[in-house]
Parts: sequence; C-alpha cells; structure tokens
Amino acid sequence: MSRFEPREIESKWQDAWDEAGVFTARRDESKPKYYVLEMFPYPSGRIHMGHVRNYTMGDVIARYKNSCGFSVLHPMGWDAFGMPAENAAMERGGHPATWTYDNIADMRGQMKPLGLSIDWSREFATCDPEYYGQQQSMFIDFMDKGLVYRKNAVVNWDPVDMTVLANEQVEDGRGWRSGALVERRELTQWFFKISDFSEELLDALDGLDNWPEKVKLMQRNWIGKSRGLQFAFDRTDGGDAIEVYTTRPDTLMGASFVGISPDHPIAKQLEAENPEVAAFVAECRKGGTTEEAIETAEKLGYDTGIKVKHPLNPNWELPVWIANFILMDYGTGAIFACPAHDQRDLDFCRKYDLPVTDTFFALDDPKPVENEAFVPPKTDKVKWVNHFAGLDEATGEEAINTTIDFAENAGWGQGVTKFRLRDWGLSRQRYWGCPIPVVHCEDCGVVPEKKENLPVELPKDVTFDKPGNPLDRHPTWRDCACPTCGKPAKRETDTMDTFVDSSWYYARFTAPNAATPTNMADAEYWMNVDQYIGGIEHAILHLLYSRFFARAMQICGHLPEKAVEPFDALFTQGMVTHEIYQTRDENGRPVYHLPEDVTDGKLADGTEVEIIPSAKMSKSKKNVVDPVNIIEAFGADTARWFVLSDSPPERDVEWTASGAEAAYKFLGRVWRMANDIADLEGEGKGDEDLQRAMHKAIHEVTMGIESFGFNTSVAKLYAYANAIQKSKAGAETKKLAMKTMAQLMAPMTPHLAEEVWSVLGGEGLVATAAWPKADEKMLVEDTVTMPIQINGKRRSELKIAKDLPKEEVEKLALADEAVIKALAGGQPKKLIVVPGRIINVVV
RNA sequence: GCCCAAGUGGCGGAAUGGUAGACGCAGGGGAUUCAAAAUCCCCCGAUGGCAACAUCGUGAGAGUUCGAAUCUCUCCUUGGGCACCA
Repeated sequence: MSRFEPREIESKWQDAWDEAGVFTARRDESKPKYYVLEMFPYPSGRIHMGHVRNYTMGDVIARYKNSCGFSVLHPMGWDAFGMPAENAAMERGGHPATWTYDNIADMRGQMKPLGLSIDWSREFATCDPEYYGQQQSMFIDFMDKGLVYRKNAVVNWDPVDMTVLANEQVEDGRGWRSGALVERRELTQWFFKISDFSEELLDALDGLDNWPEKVKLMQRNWIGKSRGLQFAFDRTDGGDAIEVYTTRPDTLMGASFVGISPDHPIAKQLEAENPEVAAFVAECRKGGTTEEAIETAEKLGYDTGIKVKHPLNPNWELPVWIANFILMDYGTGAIFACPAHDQRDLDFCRKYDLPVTDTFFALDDPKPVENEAFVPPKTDKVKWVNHFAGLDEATGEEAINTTIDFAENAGWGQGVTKFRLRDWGLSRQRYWGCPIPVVHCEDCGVVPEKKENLPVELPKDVTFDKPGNPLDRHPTWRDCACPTCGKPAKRETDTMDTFVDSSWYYARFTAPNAATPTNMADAEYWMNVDQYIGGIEHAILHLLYSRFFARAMQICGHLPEKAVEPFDALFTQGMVTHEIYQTRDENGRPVYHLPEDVTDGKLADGTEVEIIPSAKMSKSKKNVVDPVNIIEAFGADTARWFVLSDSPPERDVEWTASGAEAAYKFLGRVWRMANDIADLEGEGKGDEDLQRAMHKAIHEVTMGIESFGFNTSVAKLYAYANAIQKSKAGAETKKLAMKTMAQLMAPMTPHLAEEVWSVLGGEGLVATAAWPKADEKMLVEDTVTMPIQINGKRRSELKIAKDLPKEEVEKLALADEAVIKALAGGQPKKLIVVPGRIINVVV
C-alpha cells in the first residue's frame, strides 16, 4: 500500500472543487440561504495561525450548512486601508497601494492551499476605488439625512513633528518617533451621529439571542444609559451659572466642591485671563487622549476662587475647582463632588484638604468615612443623615428617584437620561484611507461632492518623507470646482477612519460588483449574516459601528429593514498562542528565538533557552509558527484539524509541535483504515454495536458543530475511529461506518474526507453529499448504570432497565450492599432518585 | 482607574446542578522488528495500602444545596477592551 500523501491529495481535491464550482454562491430562491462570514483580514503580508483558526471555523460551518442543503455565501476580502501601509512607505519607500496589493496577492496565495470553501469571485479590497467610491456615495447620503456633522474634538498632538498621532503611536505620553511629550489639542473633525441611535442600539441588544452575553453586556456598558439630575449652581459673583449632571443627586448634602473640566467654557475664559490658570490647564492637557491615560493620570486640581451657592441652602458656599479627571465629553463637563461616597473625589479632597461629609451609613455600622469611600451597591438599604427629601432608611435607587422628584417639584432641577456613547469621530489626518467627499468653497461653505464625480480618488504621486498628511501638501490634488457654484474650491483632506470601511463590507459581499453600494434583491436574499465569526477584541467598536451603519444604510435605502441588525449570530474565537523562547545578550536584554530554531529547549549551538509561558503569537516575541511551513510539512488538513482540536473555540489555543504531529498521525491512521476497509470482504460479528456507535457519532459530532464545540466533535471522532478499528463487524457495515466517518470529518479535513469517500466508492464529492442523519432509535440504550451516592459521595452503582419505575429503583437502591452497610439497620433521612441520572441516600 | 472574560492531572481539555478528569499529548510497560522508524495493545490525578479500598482533590476563602468545576459573594492571577492599532 502507498502512503498518506497530503500534498498530492490536497491539490487534487482543490482542483476537483474548482472544476465543479461547488463554492460559488448562487441566489437560488428555491433553497434556504446561509451566510457565514469571518471578520476579514488586514493584509499584513503573511497569514498567521490566528487566521487559519478563524477561517477554518467558518469553513466548518459553511461546509456543514452546504451539506445540509443551504445555498451558502462564504466570501473573503481585505480590510486594506490603515496605518501600516503608510509606515511601510515611510520606512522602506514605495507606495502604500503597491505594498497593500502585493500583500494581498501573497496572502491569497497562502490562504488558497487551506482548501477553504470560499467564493473567491466576490473578493474585494476596501482600498479598491470601486469600493470606497460607493462608501463616499453613502457618506453623501448620510449627509443628506443629517447623520454627519462637524465639531471640535481633541486629538493627540505631537508638538515636534507637528502632526496628529494615533493612540498606538503614543508611548508613555510621548510621540513614538519624535519622543516629544504629547499634548491634547482641538481640531475640527467629521462625526457620525451614532448618539441619535443610543437608545435603539441599546434596546435592540435584547433581540440578539445568538450573540454572546458578554459582548452584549460590554456594549450595554459602553452605551452607558444613566438617569440623573441636571441642575445649576448659581455663582456668588453673578457670572453664568454652572450646569452639572449627577447620577447621585441623593448625596447632594455631602457636596464638597464643584469641579469643572479643563475644557469647560469657564476654564477657557480663565485660561485667557489668568496666566496661572493657563499654566495649570496646559499641564492638564499633557498626555494622550485615551480614557485610560486620563483616568490613571495623577489627579490635579486648581481652585479658581469662584464660589457657588448650594441649591438647598443659599448660605452654603462651595468652591469651584478645575480638575483634570473631568471629561468635557460626558454630561455637562461639570460635577459636584461627594467625597464620602466616591473614591476618586475622596482622594482629591484628602489631597487638597477639602471637607468630607457623610450622607448615609450602613444600617449596622454608622462609621464616618476616613480614607475609603463608602460605596454600597445601589440596591442596598442604607441609613440616611438628615436627608433633605425626608428619607430615613432606603436604597440608593429609591433615594435617587425620590431626590429627582423632589428637585423637579421644587423647580431647581430636572431628571434627565444621558448616554455615555459619544458620536463617532471619523476624520483622520492621513493619506491611506477613503477621502471624505466634500469640498470647501469660500462662498458655499462645506458642500458634498457631486455623485457623478465619485470616486474622489487618492492621488498616486505622494511622498512620505515628511511627517503629516501628504494630501495636505499635494500641489494640485486639493484644487477642484465647487459642486454648487462651480467656482474654484478646495477638497477636504481628511480621510475616513478604517472602521467605516469595515462597517458595511458584509453588505457589499451580497453584490460586490453593483453600481450602487448594494443591490436590494441580493441584499434581500442574502442578508443577514447568519453566522459572524471574529475576535473578542472587536466586541465593542467594530460591532457597534456596524450596527449603526446598517441602520443608517437602511434609512438611505441601501439595506432592507430586516438588516438593521446585520449579524444574526456572533461567535468570538480565542487566539493562537505559543511559548516564548528567550536568551539574553551581553547587556542582559532579552533575545527571542523562533520555535523552529529550538529543539528540546536548546538552540542549534546547545545554548539553553528560557521558556516563557504561552502568549499571543507576535512577531516581536518571535513566538510564531508560519502556517505555510506547517502546510508544507503536514498538509492543510493537519493544520485545520489541530486548530480545531485541542481547545474550545472561544478560548485561546496553544500551538505545540507535538500536537501538530499527533493530528498528522491521526489523519494518517484514518487514511490507512479507509484503505484497509476498502479491501475487506464478508460477514463479521457485532454489526449492531458498530451501527449504534455510528449513529451516536453522527448525533454527537453534529451537536458539536451546531453548538460551536468543534473540539468536542473532534474528540467524538477520535472515539468513533477507535470504535471502528476495534469492531469485528462485516465488510458492508464497516464500509458504511467509514464513509460516514468521511462525511463527519469533511467540514474539518475536507481533502482527506474526499479521499476516504472516493476510496470507499462514495458517489460524487463528499463536499456535496447530504449530511448524515442519526436514527433516534439507535441512540437509546436499554439499560443504564446509575451511580448511588451516600451523603453526596459516590459509593456504589446499579445496572437497571432504563424505564424502571422510581419505586423499584428505590427498592433496589436500599437493597444495595453499600447502602445497607451505611444505614446500619436505620432508615435513610432522605432518598433522592433522579431518573436516569443518580440516586442519593442521605443517612 | 473603569468595563468584560477565563482559571480543572505533568500538558491541552471533557463534564453547565447529578459517577470530576471523556478524547488527545507527554510519560511508563509490552507486542512486532536483526535493529530502528512506523504501527498495534495495556497502564497513567495526589497520598496511604500487597490488595480490596480509604482520604484528599477543579486559583484562594466563605455561602446556597440531599448533591457545586458548574449558582452567590469576597479576594488573587492571566487575557481582552477603553472611542486614532486593526
């Protein structure tokens, strides 16, 4: 017999699939459709094991659904705009477009050998003018519907390079290239009005039954609906009152000071008048724009000298401080601080020696707050100190509602609902993105470009030798005619956030060549995405933006109403990790080594390496395994089988060389079994047992695929292979068992499955064969083994008929030797019989 | 700092309120072989015991339950996100 040769098998069957065109998605109204989509990749140039895992999972679903009779759409494309292309141009010269399209060609070449059931005829890249032109057209539609506007927003500003930095380009508060201390600076930017949809995006989460709870919870918290009280503090100097918003109005009697953001209008006014304030505010603006940077920065305050009157007692004056931790973007940019019940306020008050007043205590512990704020859950009852609305014992929730009613009745405050969700700032001061299709005209202002002039294409003649946006300094690109009055005007040079590109690609796949963003008939048929698969790192931004975009597209007539929630089911898969191998150079700095250079913990020259526990594969740590090498050594099926086998899909999987070898060995074993069984003839023994094992395997493997438990499907297939191998059944039964094995393995190891199928005389391609059905009758066991527990510990067991009445089971249990011994002649305190599961005797 | 997860043998994991450790890896023993590779069979949580068996055991601590890896609370560790990485 010849050997298992994955390379020959795999290219042979890939050709066969191509020839039969089995993966071309067809709009077939006579069939139910199934749209499976994995988050499309950024074209970095190399595929990595994370891609292999992600796309293999999607492929299992796509192939399985295809076998179940669905018309399947399983497309692939490229999230092709973004910073790395510009960085490459800066570092190595060349053009971002060349770099990107070369990378796409390389990655496509690396992906094809995986044998994924992708309809490659629908492929596109978001940097194709055909794609981003449609995106520009939608941007203009969104403008028409009032979903787009401009306002000022803060960016990371590098004062040396005179350029805007992405958050990732800020390291420890400094620009990554210049090393200069980064400042927060305001710039006029384009925004999508996602906040118009806050309530809707929040409420609709309840309908997403097939999304992970954790993702919905993260989005709920991100949208952050809160109810609170808005009211004004009157100033003693007669200046403009200070509006504050608070979610804890019930703690108003514990107010210590009023705090305003460094970007608050009052702070800005003082900044202009008072050099000391200007210096303080400048200090506050140091550092990056991320919430993390702001929250973890040292808390700084400045007493403005302004005083305000407490709304409940005009004789009670509170000082107004500027504080660096107050965000202008949230609420009104001003707060009152209640240090007794907020740790951050308390730390601030202790630092600047401001008063701390308790407003409530725990029911059983009236201890004043010292350096730890008392913050019980809002659902806990607490005891109030002279509450102004007359409360004595009440929960925080009750107190908040009572206080809002009290303030509204008294006329000094208003209950309001606010959301944490901010509008989506889409402006980027960068070249390699979709140009925002608007024109600045001296007479007409900011106006959209005419649709017939789309796409507004990126100019090709640009250089990256200087920091900043090449579009800004291009000699002619900005010049254009005003679409309204025809006079000379200037193009907008901001490009779009790459999240815009990925917010509608799923819709474009339904009609990738349409002359409009989508084609309604195609969108009607293919939408929604039935199964979306991607990393948990996209739980909030990408998924929330896509949900917004689907709504905006629906409003503009680009998607049917049913598609406002574009992803029916979501699955978030884990990462592929690997151990890190490290030595140290003469200065003690770590030096990393590729896994392929390490054998038994040693380098080729015998140096021992330090082994650091597994982490996400990354080039900088060199703990990467190139799928191309694995496919070359073992074949695509082995890579696919391995990434599915060891870990549950939602968790990280650790790549190990021994695991990959084990996968390869198993596939070889299946191949040999198939060839052995193909030659088998005649009768045998135990046919029914093997048939039962077969139906059990069909049932269990199917359940595993349906529930995204691919690792358990794999385990069941191992067990089934063992059962076939041990069985002495006749040739016919064994051949059927083995053909079923091929079908069950086909979604995971499609090439081997085709080979096994054909060796055993299967008809046509296993890829198009109907999925096997388990016979319910074959799954039922007549007798069951029931464990007997005594006081919750397993002590004995009982083999009984499955449908034996409860009373009979009790009798048999009480007659068990171990039970008799434990009872020592007495009566059991309690006897629990869970039919078919367990017996527990309490003595 | 805030939000969300995860933690089970030497290792990856199974079991989602009912026999903890399925299946696989590593390890040990055996068969086959002149020998090796490949392959096949058996054993394999810890402690004690010749054994039957007993005790302990799912990050730590408490709680609910006849019964907890699974539910609740507190803590620890690791990972993801924090609006310009994609």
